[in-house]
Amino acid sequence: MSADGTKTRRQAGDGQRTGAAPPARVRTIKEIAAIANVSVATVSRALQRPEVVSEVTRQRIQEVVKRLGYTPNALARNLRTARTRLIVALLPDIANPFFSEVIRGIEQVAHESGYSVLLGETQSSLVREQAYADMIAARQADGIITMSHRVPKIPMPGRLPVVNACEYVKDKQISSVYVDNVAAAGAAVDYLVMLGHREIAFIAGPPSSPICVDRKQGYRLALQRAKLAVDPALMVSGDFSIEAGERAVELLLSQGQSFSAVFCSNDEMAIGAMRALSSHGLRVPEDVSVVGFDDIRFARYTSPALTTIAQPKNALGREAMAMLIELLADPEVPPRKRVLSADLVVRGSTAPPSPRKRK
Amino acid sequence: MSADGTKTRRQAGDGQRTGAAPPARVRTIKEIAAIANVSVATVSRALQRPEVVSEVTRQRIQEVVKRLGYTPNALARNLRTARTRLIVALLPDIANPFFSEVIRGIEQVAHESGYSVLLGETQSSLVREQAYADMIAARQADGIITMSHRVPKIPMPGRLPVVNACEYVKDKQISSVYVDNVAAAGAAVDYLVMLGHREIAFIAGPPSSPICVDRKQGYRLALQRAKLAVDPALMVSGDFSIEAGERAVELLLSQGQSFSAVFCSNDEMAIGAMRALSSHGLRVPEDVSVVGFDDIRFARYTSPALTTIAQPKNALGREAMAMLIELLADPEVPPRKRVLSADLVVRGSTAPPSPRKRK
DNA sequence: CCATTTCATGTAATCCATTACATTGCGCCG
DNA sequence: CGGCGCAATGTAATGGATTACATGAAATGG
Repeated sequence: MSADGTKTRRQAGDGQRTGAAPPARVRTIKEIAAIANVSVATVSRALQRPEVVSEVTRQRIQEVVKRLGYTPNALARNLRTARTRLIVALLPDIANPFFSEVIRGIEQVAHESGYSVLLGETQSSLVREQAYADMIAARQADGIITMSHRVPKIPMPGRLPVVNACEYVKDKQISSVYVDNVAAAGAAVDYLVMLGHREIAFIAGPPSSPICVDRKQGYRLALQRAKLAVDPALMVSGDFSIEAGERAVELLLSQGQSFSAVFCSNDEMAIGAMRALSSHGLRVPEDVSVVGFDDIRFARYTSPALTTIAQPKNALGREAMAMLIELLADPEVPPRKRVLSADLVVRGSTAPPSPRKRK
Repeated sequence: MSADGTKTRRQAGDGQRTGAAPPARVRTIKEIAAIANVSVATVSRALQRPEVVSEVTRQRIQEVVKRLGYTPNALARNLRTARTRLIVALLPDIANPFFSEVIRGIEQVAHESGYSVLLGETQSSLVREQAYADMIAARQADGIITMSHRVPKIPMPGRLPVVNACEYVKDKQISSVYVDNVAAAGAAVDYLVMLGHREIAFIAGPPSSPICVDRKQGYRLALQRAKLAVDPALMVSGDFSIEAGERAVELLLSQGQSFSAVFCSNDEMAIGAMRALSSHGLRVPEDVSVVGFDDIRFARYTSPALTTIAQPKNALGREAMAMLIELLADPEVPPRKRVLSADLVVRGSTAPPSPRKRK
């Protein structure tokens, strides 16, 4: 048996469908051990910690592994070792380009530490969030980074292996990374005020999300700083979609509200807002200035290019993953809320209000 | 022991960090069995096929399960049953909004059949593709839908549980769903010809991708149908990014090429192209018409709105997942290449060429 | 009333790898 | 030369579920 040649006869791809399935099978460590004439322990060691196996044995085993195309069954290994080196990143909507760069940051750090990232799109649905979160309890993944404002319930004792990114929850036990939304929104509105705007509309995000509440608060505070009235009629809510931005502006216009600037809680709503404005014959920025939030990739390519708040997307992702890795390594590390800063990027969609009142 | 009360004292959340970890542990089926006073087999049955367990026993078990917050260890289960009900969707770039809707289609069908979808972003990197593909060989997932033109090598006998979506490979053994790119690209160019354009530039995608070759071929054939010369100087390659579209147009303009229309292999390059054109003082569509491919969500919101080829994104995803499920259920089903059709959507970025020659 | 199903449940094998502990052989030291 | 330590390997327990098969009790039938 050990006298077999070095040539391998390949059976794969014999497209024949003659009733019986081809005899090729998935290999187990046992078979490798038998063929390499060692015990399963030695095979396992040769693969896991090659340095403890003698040179000659290791080579023999590796040759067999390669020849038979053996891949260890990760389920068995993970069951035994109780770690998967997999983390799940939950995001509400992969269509939202804001998350792309956050994900990229997550993956960079994950990769550096030997973790793989699996993405779960939740569509903000509780059941989907829960389904992915259950993968933790079921031990299919080691941890979760969630980009929503809900922390899924994981039936698990002690500290949950969960980190919140871009959002945050009240729960002090959950570590989060996010930006100072109050300050960032304030900066956007301060800028509009500085340009001379006095009637600034606001398109808010879903009120269930703390960061949206913060952005609204930042807007309010900035108005107060400028001694401007906070007019509830100029505040409309949307769901972060382009269409919501359009609808919001439609609503303001149909109500005959007067405003020379609109601050939107994200870039997509800003794009919708610009669209609605121009379809009503209002020019941006000459008639109405528009400011977004996030600085998604397309923000640079709208016409005019969008003035917006740039979130440190990559850093948010990197930091979130770093925190999660830290937490997985030591469940005792105290939770923390890390706040990054977000800066205003001025592009073409903002200008001083035109002297002649529109309409 | 069985006389314990029904009240549960919750220990979770006692934020104290007094040295020792809290005693709460993860439960196993054994503990549940012991507490419910049955064998592990009965617990397993009560959870898997409740109908074979007597009413009273089932209720007792369920009560214990609930009270202790027991979640079966999926690793153990999957190891035993050799299925995970997880599939991995590989996509080159989650920042590309084209894929979002495809994913959505995949998830819809997956969900209907009890599968969960995990997303793997590959950045078109072979090693990342391979890393995710290895999850199949390692039994961490049941199958893969890949949206690239490469089929990862999976060391596995017989038919690979892989379906190709939006792209296709030569390998006859791999099922694919995609659109007729030759016809779709042809339709776009036919339309430009019909408008009266005679000098139509083309921005190609990466030549390594079969669908890009097809789109270029569709462009060529349409020109030939119209008895127009195929001018290699009007064909530029890009990598699907907005920036690539900009660079392509910059290149054409810097070479002094004359063209009244540009057909781009995807919408993002079309957005870049429009941007570059207008930054050179050329108006779209008055001076140059632009056509994209994909019909991503933002295509409707560029100004002017982008004329493009609409791929049936949701259907591509649904069909791909349906094929994969079929394949997982029966590895003997013959592979097939399913071709859907893609239709031209006319918006504002196209118009007849202006009578006076530009420049 | 005994034999035969049927139902509910238990026992133990199994999935496949990791790893603690045991064993073997060898070189080195006193 | 006996004993010790070390290196290389083997044996077997282990992780947590599923499930084939066995068992016992109750129901059914003749």
